[in-house]
Amino acid sequence: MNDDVRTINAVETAFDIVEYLKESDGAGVTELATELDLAKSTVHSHLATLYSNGYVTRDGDTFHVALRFFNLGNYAREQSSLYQVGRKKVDELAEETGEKVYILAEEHGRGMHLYIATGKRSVQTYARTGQLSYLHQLAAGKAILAHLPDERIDEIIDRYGLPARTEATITDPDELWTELEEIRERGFAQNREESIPGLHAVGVPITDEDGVAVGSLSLSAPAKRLRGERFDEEVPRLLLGIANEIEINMAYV
Amino acid sequence: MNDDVRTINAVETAFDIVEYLKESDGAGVTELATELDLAKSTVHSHLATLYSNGYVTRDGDTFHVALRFFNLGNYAREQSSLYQVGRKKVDELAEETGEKVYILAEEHGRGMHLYIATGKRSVQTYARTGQLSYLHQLAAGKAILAHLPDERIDEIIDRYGLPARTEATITDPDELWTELEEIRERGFAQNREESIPGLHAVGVPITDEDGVAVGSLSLSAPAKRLRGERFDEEVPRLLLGIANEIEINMAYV
DNA sequence: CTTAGTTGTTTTGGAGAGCCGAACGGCCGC
DNA sequence: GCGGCCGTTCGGCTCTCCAAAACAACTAAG
Repeated sequence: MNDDVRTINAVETAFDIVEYLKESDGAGVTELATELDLAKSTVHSHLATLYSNGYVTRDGDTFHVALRFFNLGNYAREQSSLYQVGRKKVDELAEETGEKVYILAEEHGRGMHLYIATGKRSVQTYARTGQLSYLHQLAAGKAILAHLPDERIDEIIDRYGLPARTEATITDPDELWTELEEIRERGFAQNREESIPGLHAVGVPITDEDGVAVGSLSLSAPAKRLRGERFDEEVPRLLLGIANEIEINMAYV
Repeated sequence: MNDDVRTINAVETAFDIVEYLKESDGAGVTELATELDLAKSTVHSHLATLYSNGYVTRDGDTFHVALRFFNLGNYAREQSSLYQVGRKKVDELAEETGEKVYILAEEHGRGMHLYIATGKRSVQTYARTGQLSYLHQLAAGKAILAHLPDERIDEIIDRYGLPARTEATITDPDELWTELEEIRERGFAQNREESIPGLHAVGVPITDEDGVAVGSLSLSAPAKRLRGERFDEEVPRLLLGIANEIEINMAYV
């Protein structure tokens, strides 16, 4: 599929509207028209279409993303073998370590938090199920990036750039490449306050039969609890073992 | 918003494609074109649009619903105050009774399983989070129907009909109306194997300040365990109490 | 190696539809 | 009652989405 095939404008507009409704927690016709630079009547027909098909709801003059999307979204998650297989393992791991453990799936060059298990000691982070993140900002994301073909890595950097989230976030492509090299060599990725101040994390890739990453497994904890040998050896070894189990199980789904 | 306003064809086609991909667990261009009665080139451009925006993925020649929808869908769920407030209560109730307890939300005349908590003794039903069901087939659904304005009930029956799921499903409008009258009087609904053979359920409405249902709370169990006084009084009283707590909490969100 | 039958992809042109702009009607608050 | 919001409606120009057919790539059969 070529990149410059003709796409359908009306469909993109419709999704732009839905995404804007999500970002703004609901909006009206006029706001949408000015923000998305469309005629009010255009927005109106789009909303009428989305409404009559059940994809948006309205509350007075503001429109919202409808639960109908949850129907589609939950289906997509349950279809994924990564979720089917990984969920149980992640629960066990969170129970065992007491920390926050999660699965990230790669899709279109970004990372989606497929499932999050919180252990007894885990801190309140703002990671949420269903969240879409940039890969370079996360241990789990870097673990994925390192196990993608080189040309895809370039593509992803080109497409999304390397936006910062904390002062420690890697924003330089060359720096990222050397980091990815290291990750390939030792087999796991680390995150040192690159996405949340005070938080460390370890991420390991989950790959298909060709060694290409389809997702990753990750554990995060306060920097003071995840350091030294536990950070560099213990937790990585634990995660690598589980990731391997997941890979094996996925092959037989 | 009038029913005969102009809707945008291309947008409806795009969603038809996505819904078909869901129903069929993935499909190719030709299959979509024949099933949806469209030209192959039309399907192709739609898929190209959806793909380049990240709403479908492809695996060889078959296209699938992408996780991107999970991002939107999970957002929609977490926005809902019914979910925010009800989740904890439902967990507690499932723990306490050992049975399966769930929250149903009403949207566009159908019921969406917002959250399901399974107790220790609960049976494996095929109810899943995110599932879209007909209201008349469920205790939770009938509880909602009974607490909607009469004209909306007529609308819903007109729009979706009363499809059967078991031999006990109510398929006659008059019968449904008398049942709804009873539910209004006693305040709760019962399901006697109307959706799954061998399964009983109790459902109570969750209403807004005007007494109109926005969702419902429900408990299901094997018919042999949910009968007699427990079915007719104990469980209904328990659910009504919790539903009331949820309503009060929702008013302050 | 050829052939027949799959796929998905690309290309055309024209009809039809989406988009815009402007006018409308309802609602609230100054 | 009047201005300034809101969403809704309508007519029409223009752009674009749709359809049909030819194309390319791949598989299976002989």
